Amino acid sequence: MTRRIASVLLPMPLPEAFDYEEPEGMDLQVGDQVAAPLGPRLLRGVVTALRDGTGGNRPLKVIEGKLDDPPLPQRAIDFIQWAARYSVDSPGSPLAITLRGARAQKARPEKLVEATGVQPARPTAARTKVLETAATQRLSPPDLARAAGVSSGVIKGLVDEGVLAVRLVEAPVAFAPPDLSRAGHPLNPSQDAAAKALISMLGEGGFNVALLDGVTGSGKTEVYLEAVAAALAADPDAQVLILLPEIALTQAVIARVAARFGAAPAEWHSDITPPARRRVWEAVATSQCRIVIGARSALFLPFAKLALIVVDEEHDASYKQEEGFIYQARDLAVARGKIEDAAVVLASATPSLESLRNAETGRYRWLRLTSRHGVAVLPDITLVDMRETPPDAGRWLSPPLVKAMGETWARGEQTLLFLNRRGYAPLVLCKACGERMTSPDTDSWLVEHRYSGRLVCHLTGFSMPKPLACPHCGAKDSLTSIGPGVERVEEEARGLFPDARIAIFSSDTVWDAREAKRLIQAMEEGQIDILVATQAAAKGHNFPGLTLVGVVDADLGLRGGDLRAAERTYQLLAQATGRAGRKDRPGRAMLQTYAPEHPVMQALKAQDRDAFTTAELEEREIAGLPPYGRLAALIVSGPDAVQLEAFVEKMAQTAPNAEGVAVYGPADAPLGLIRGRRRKRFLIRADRTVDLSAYLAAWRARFRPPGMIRVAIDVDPYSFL
DNA sequence: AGCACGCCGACT
DNA sequence: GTCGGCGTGCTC
Repeated sequence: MTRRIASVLLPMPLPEAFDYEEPEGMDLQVGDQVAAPLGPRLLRGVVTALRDGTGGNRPLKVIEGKLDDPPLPQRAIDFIQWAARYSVDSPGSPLAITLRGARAQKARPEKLVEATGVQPARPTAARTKVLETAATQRLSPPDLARAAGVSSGVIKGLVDEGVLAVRLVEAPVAFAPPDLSRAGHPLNPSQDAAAKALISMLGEGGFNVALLDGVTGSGKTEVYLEAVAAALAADPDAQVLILLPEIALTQAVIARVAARFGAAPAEWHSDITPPARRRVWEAVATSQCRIVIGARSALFLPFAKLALIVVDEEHDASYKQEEGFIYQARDLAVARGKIEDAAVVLASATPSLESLRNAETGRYRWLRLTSRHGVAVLPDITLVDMRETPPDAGRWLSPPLVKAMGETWARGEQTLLFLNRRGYAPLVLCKACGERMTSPDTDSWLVEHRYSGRLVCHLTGFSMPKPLACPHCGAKDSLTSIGPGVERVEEEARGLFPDARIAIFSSDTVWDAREAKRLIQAMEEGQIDILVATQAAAKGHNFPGLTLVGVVDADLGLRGGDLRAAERTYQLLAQATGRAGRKDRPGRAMLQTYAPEHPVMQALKAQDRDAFTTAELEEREIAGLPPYGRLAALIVSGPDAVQLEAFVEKMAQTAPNAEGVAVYGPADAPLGLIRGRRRKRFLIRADRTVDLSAYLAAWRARFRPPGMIRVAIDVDPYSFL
């Protein structure tokens, strides 16, 4: 009698799938979820391969049981393995992300009341009302009592008499199907052409990528929703995934999808409840859900038949997952599209240079939306040279910007002051001894927050009350706030315009979706004159009365000098200035800068994205940087500086020599100390043709980090911290 | 990731 | 003399 060996992938950072013996008669299939013993524990795992044979030299453990959960589709397994190899991580890490939904607690069965047909012995008015209500709807006992306007005692009496019965009913898994007969939003000619191109791409079938490249306000969402409609109409089982960079945007897009298709889509992000998570997971795996809107982790859902992936705001840095399993969701979306044989649409007003390059070379179809929707025109952009017209000492708003704010307010229009810096001041120092307040175990500055009266480390979350005396030299009242944050700019604006209605929008003041919605609504309805905001408000919203955007420190992102500094600054500022004048009134944007000659500022002023892109791509090409070359970072950390230094030197010596690969470092990581751990960094640059993941895997195989030393591999790093 | 095994400080 | 601290290493 032949026995079979099952390879079971476990949701843990193990190097590979483990082999188990299949019990007799279990009849496993690839993708099945099983309970497998590992050491003393029993774990959920997924069968990735089956073959005939027995353990051989050492006997295999036997699979404990097959779980009564939907199996993972082969393509989901392929994707997990591809992603792990690409990110140079264990396949168990992406599997853990995939299985989060399967492991979540199911919704408890609901108690519903139904009539049994037995007539009540004494039909009182209350009892008749209950029976009438129960005949039309199936409700829980308390809901039925409420709906019929009777006390719970009436229901109980009828149940005891056998007139009503309470049944336990499983909550439904299926999502309401989209209504594909509905007409879409009317499109302008530019939108219509792009929508037709997407629909034709979908018509060809198979893997294709399009870059939907449209200025802010050009109506990209309506265009890709037509592609969603076409994909769903083409095949009754087809599923669509819409990825969004953050939860704040999901509610708005969910509402638009619900309006377009007459049914709410499934929602997926880190904040949904376990039963909702479980329901989406199961519905996606069993073809009971056709549209999913989610954050980056939705990419790991077990779609039964994925036909289209939309990545909205594809340039957004929050698509990069920086902790645990490190990945770039935009890139993985393209990979998943390839594995699923599905279409991919990347949408942005300010596409990433990677995507623009792929569009230029023809790997992606390039669909440009040039005109703004309706009558809105792009804002007039001016650069305020802070060297020529500086603010007063201790102030951050220059005279030209203040003047413009006054004019805007006088006209009853709105101003958005944009500063991508939370809190009151980014640095607190002692004017007696020069001591800078830093976070314990981390050498980053503590940021002063006046709302909470605390000093906060934005890296670790550490916070403390602002001390009255310098902790270093003991001088009293010597701690000075250096530089501006949104709170300080708000304070300055209040001083300048005491009668204006001023509000602040940052992740510290607006920390849940409801508060964000309230503030956005107040802004939309014109109840705010001046809104001071971090990047939380830079994207996605439409404020009809907003005609002036002031960028307090346009140079902010350019400092620190990492690879994508110019690109990110351009994207952020283009999004921020794009907020102005979206309705019928012309808007203007003013950028305060000490470097008006910088190519980023010049391109913004001229509203010439192509000029910026061309210049930036040229520089990247000369340096062999992405998108022309590939980058990876190795972050090595440990508590002991001497031991770390020695190990990092050893690592440098074991780096394999390979054609087209250069290893730089080890260098101190820019934040050399985080949570008491010293950090060193290698940067690896490779030609496009090099299999960088394979190179990194080969290198990693050559060393073993001793003791508390950890090595993190970041392929295609975004943060250079 | 757990969980057990294994060597050095404050307790009955 | 032990109980337990968490550093280290294994799990098919």
